[in-house]
Amino acid sequence: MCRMNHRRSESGMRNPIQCNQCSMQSICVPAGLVSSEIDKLDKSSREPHVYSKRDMVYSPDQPLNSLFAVKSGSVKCYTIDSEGKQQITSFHLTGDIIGMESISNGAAVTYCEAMETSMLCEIKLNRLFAQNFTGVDKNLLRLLSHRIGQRNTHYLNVVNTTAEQRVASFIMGLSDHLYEHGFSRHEFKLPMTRTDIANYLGLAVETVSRVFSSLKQKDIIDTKQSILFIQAPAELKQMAS
Amino acid sequence: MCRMNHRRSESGMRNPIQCNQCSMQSICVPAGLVSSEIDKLDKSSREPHVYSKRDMVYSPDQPLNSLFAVKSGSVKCYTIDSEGKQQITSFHLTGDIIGMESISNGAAVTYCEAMETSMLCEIKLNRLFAQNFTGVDKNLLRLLSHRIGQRNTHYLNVVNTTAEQRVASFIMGLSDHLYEHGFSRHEFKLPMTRTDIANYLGLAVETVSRVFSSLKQKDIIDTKQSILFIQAPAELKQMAS
DNA sequence: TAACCAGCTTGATCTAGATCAAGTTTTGCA
DNA sequence: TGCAAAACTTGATCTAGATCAAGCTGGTTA
Repeated sequence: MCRMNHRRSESGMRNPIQCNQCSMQSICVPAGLVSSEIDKLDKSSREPHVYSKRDMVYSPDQPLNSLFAVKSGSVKCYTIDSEGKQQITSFHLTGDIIGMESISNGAAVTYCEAMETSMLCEIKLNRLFAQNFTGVDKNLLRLLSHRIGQRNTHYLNVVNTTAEQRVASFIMGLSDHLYEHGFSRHEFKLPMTRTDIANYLGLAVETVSRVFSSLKQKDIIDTKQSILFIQAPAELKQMAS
Repeated sequence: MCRMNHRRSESGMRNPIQCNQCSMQSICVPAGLVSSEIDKLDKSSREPHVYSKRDMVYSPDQPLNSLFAVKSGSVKCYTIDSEGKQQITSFHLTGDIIGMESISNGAAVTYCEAMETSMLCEIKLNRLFAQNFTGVDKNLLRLLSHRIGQRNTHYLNVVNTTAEQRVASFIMGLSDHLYEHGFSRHEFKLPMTRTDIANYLGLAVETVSRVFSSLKQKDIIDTKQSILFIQAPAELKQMAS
């Protein structure tokens, strides 16, 4: 059966857990803090906020001096151009830290919207800076550096690649991320629509749909509603390269 | 006449200047340091190294715990995929800080190659961390955050845009950057080949060449050897949007 | 239990830009 | 200063994926 439920996130949903029991401790900003320091984080940093599908976490130009940790669920970040056209810049699932690009000017630069019921922890930056926590800055720096690398990787996946490569690489990326956070590698829910995937990858919806159909016909993947099954991971990885 | 020569870079070429007289002081990592702290930076951090055209600044997997400040000249960063195909991820001109994506794992992730004779200052990270300079970390954080935003902007310029938009936006980007660093906004040398521009923008060389020709015919730009003249900045900006 | 609607799929056609081909210009070097 | 290689341009043709069109599916509300 489907093993996609994450034990700690589930328990968190019913009874919010503290940072020192959080499954994201190793990757979240307070990593490197000792237990006593974690207790000093204020309430708003410790307790996750619940967002319903289509709720906005933040919008462009809104003053923002926080990061957000996605404890469960998923969000999409996007811009809207002068003609009103949406362009998705990133998707974020459980375990992601978001809002890093707004540190430089203290204001959000994209919209960030929940794609399903999600829990996010707000991490207030001034609080972290003020307390001069040992190890925080360096950890934060590594986090931002890693994000730059991720942005480059996504760019490489979209420039000079075929539609099939983009979709294969997108699925592999999700699979890897979910596996790293304790979920099943080969069976998971796609929280975003085909339209969103297409937009994110710079393709038309119809093209994404055709690639999915083609991958299904080759028995590389299968879908049932929004659940995706990876049946031939090796072949998919090969396509993604 | 062409005003593309940068006063301080030129003087630096003949007689390397110290950080406290450097034109990049306001944006470089040591910004926020007082004069006495700057003096503590070791020699290798203060004196620029000269690279000739095609010299490699760093290569993938090479241990790297430094950033580099481009004091003059220009470099390109690229990856090489399994089939040996090069993909340029970024160009960097005078005033740029490079190597931020390697902080997260202490090793370079791309090739970085000088496109012309260039001067780069190495900024050793452990030195900065060890001395616990006030303000450095926060400044560095802002720098990385800004770079994430730049990567997003470049992505937005390449996904779902026409060849003409990409090229116009690319030229405007160069123009803005150069202007911010004291060069002419409407007349400058293109340090990269058409092939490199095409690769960076996800286009074929022929397409880039055709767009340049078309822009020239419309009297929006002109070129003479590798010098580019922007004749109708407003129209170019309009195209880029 | 229908019927609505967003999301998805499949087919037919069209087009921006890739690829192929053949010059021309510029650059670097002996 | 002259010649070879690299860079650039222009034209002809081809194609991956966009666009247009129409039908399908499943989840939600009354």
